[in-house]
Amino acid sequence: MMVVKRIPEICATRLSSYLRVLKTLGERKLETISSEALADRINSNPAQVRRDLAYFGQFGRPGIGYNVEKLKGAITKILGLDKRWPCVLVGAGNLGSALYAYRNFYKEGFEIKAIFDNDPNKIGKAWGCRKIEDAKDLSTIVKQRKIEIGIITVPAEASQEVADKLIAAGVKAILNFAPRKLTVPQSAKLRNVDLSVELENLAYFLSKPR
Amino acid sequence: MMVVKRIPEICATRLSSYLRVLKTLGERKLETISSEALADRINSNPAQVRRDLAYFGQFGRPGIGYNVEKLKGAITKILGLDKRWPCVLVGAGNLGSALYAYRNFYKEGFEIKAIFDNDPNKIGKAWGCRKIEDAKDLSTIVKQRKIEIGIITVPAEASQEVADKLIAAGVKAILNFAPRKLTVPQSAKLRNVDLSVELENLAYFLSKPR
DNA sequence: CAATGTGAAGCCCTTCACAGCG
DNA sequence: CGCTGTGAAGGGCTTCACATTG
Repeated sequence: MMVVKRIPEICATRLSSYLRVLKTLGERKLETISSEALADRINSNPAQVRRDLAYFGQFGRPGIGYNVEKLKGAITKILGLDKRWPCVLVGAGNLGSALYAYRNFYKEGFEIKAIFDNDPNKIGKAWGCRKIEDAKDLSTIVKQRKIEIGIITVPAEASQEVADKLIAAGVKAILNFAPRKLTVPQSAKLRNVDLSVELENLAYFLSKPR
Repeated sequence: MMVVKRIPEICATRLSSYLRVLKTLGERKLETISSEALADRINSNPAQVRRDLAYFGQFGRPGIGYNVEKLKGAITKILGLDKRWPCVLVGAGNLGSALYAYRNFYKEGFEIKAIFDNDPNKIGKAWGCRKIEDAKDLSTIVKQRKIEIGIITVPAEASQEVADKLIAAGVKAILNFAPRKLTVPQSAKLRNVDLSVELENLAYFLSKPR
């Protein structure tokens, strides 16, 4: 029987960082990289790097290190970045606009295939070549365009309702920027980016007696 | 001799969430709240809540729970939110603009006292009643306005240089949105918000064999 | 009797340390 | 001899469980 070791949640986050390092490395013609060199670049340590990679297979060679190209390919596959992901943005405010304009998302395979709002003044307006659509059509359109990832940038009050609609429409993963704890089914993945909490954390640090 | 228990880093993050719950509670006239009720609101558990609060003192009463107003005040103080924090925004792009417009920051005590960019086309332009200033004046202005918190929304390539300038100007805490691991002195606090990593995490979840 | 505060246990992630491979 | 992969140790956060309090 195959024993599956539980993989820490954080591990995927670090894989993203490793991948980014490997990508910026491409310019210099390094053939291989050691766990130590990789660790240095992201303020981690070699044991952590080796452990993280070992969860997914044996990518290195003792005495040599990791082949950069091979490792890049492996992590890309592990993270599911060898395909493009259709996303939907709900909430056409300032933050939504900034995210929509963020070119890196597109480069990394995330494509915003629909933008929704419920404000009549916004519906119909175009952002680049994409029109803001009416939130009441969310379900139909999300299904039609086979969208799998939802990004919520609406005010806190509306966020749970939006999440419910996204889930009902078949979205399985949500990135929530609204400052409220959302409830989603076990089967779905939810990540929160809470800007106030981030700033408050800095304030806490600065206030701590030291 | 006083024994100081080490307080988990994450704890402050949860305190922020507790505080937010308590604030939204104000409307109903609840006098007290139990650790269980508080936990339910943020998808945590009562033991965690009690432990978190106990790090900082005894705020509850056995058999009764926590007095809402008293607890609100206590957490506000612990997090250092009983004063206003002068902040600086470096990078007047889309994301910077969205953050600047985010009214909640101001409400919670974070005031953006300066906006910098190095693009001649942006310098001098006004966002609301504040002008974008030349990044080369950063040091002088940050010191003058006694700014303690820096928010970095420049492209990755420029981010480390900006961080260095902020630190040199006396900033002690940085919120970094650039997709690069920054290096700052031990004495300073750095938090990263990495939007690509967040999305990649969702992709990883969706790709996992299950 | 309800609910806190807290030792102690449990659990999970990180780090050590080394066998083994190239 | 350098460096990976990994069993085992370590460490820190979470959860249990209960004495204690109002």
